[in-house]
Amino acid sequence: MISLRASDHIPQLSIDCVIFGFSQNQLKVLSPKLIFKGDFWSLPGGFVRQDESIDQAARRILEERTGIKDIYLEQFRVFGETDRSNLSFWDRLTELNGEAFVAEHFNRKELEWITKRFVSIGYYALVDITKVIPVKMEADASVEWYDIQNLPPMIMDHNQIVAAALVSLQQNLDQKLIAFNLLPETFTMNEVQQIYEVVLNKTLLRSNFQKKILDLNVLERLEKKFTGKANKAPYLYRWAQ
Amino acid sequence: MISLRASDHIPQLSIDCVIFGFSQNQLKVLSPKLIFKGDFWSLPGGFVRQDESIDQAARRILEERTGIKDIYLEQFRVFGETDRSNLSFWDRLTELNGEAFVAEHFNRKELEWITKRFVSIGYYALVDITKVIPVKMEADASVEWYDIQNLPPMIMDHNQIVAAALVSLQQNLDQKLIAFNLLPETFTMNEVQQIYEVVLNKTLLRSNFQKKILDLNVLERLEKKFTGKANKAPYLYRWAQ
DNA sequence: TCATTATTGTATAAATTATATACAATAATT
DNA sequence: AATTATTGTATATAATTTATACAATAATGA
Repeated sequence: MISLRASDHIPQLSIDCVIFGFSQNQLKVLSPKLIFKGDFWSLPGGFVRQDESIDQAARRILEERTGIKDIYLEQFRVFGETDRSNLSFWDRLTELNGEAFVAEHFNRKELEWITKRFVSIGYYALVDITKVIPVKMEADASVEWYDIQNLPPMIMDHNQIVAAALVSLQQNLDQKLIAFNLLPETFTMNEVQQIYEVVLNKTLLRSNFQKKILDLNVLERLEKKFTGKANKAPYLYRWAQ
Repeated sequence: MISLRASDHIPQLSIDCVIFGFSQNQLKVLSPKLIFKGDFWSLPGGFVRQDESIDQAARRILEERTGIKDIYLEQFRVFGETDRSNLSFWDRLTELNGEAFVAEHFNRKELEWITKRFVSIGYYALVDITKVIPVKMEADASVEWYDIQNLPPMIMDHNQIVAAALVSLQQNLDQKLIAFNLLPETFTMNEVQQIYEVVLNKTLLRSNFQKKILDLNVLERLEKKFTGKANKAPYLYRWAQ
């Protein structure tokens, strides 16, 4: 029997998290896939307990999924269309896996609770991908990073939620100086620029970018990074607030 | 008996609307006051019916309060702290008006529904204040415009919600070109500048402001406005999209 | 050892945008 | 017809953004 954790939660209200990571010059999104037949990908999500705030709920969900406690988190939009229920998802799941299978694995009352219309609060998180060890939940076959340009088809409106999160990230990137949350403790200027370029989807002039970031006075310059390459080694930097 | 319209709505989810208007060189916010003893001001709000989207719910609430159908609307934040309930408001109301009075005017089941913890979606609206005829609901003693700098103390966290709405408005004003929603069909450049100044809380140079707005190419210049004053008459403009 | 190469850090020039100042045009009023 | 307050626009100055240039560096290999 798989628990959906329905009791003692606010009904018809959910949280969906777009967890952004950065590696190999690509923006990545974490997405679990269910064990059942049918290739069901989704966003990490959950419900709000009566005794926790919505921000706490988002942090709990993120910690469950990534093992990281202090995560950069931003609430970016609520999704509240009338047809936002996962009823059609459950129908498809039942169709592919059999009614007996579903009846065997899920509590009927919880199924009723979870197939109602849900209003979902969208959060996005920025994580240092090297620190994340993706955690599979009870019903997950896998939890993997996908290029944002190459996401699998997800259930409900989850692909649209990712698109909206990206727009919000683009708007906040410069103003809130949050790019550094996607990087390890120390990093090179080139890595920062790569994030800006992949998030904003445009190339930037290296010389001007470096000047702009340094002029912000938010980074501390450390020792040079050994690259082994036949050229000048770049400095390492650290967020200095 | 006063209806709280609880049934057939999503439980523990509410909508609060910050309705902005502009007059006498001041940014105004619409706030109803309850008929009961105790000076209870609040934001116009309501609940989400099972058969309407959250945006539709916000529009319904706005139309109920202002009589206007096509309103500029922006969802800006969700308020979801654990202690967000109006239990203390009801306690105070009962204290001041008597238990018998409350028992007489409110259905016990509805009271139970409405005093739970609520997660509230904050919307702000921009209206042409001259078009609004504020509508009193069943339990309202008044519905009036208050200077945003001089708001009455409101129930729960409603004053904070207004503050958050203003921050969001400030961020969006230039980017989304929404100031014109606060003005009548036709307006002078000076009126636009007054809105910018009062929203951004800083003075702007008239000459540069006029150039900037005209260079956007979003306004149509109409005839001159008769002012009767002993100086050059300003042009009237209209949003030209 | 010392050109060669790719990349980094920074300086400077050019273009664009923002801010400040100036001034003629206008619609009453005296 | 001179005066006044305000409007519309032009121009000068300052600041910022964008483009280009170049020396410094860390290997590589003749």
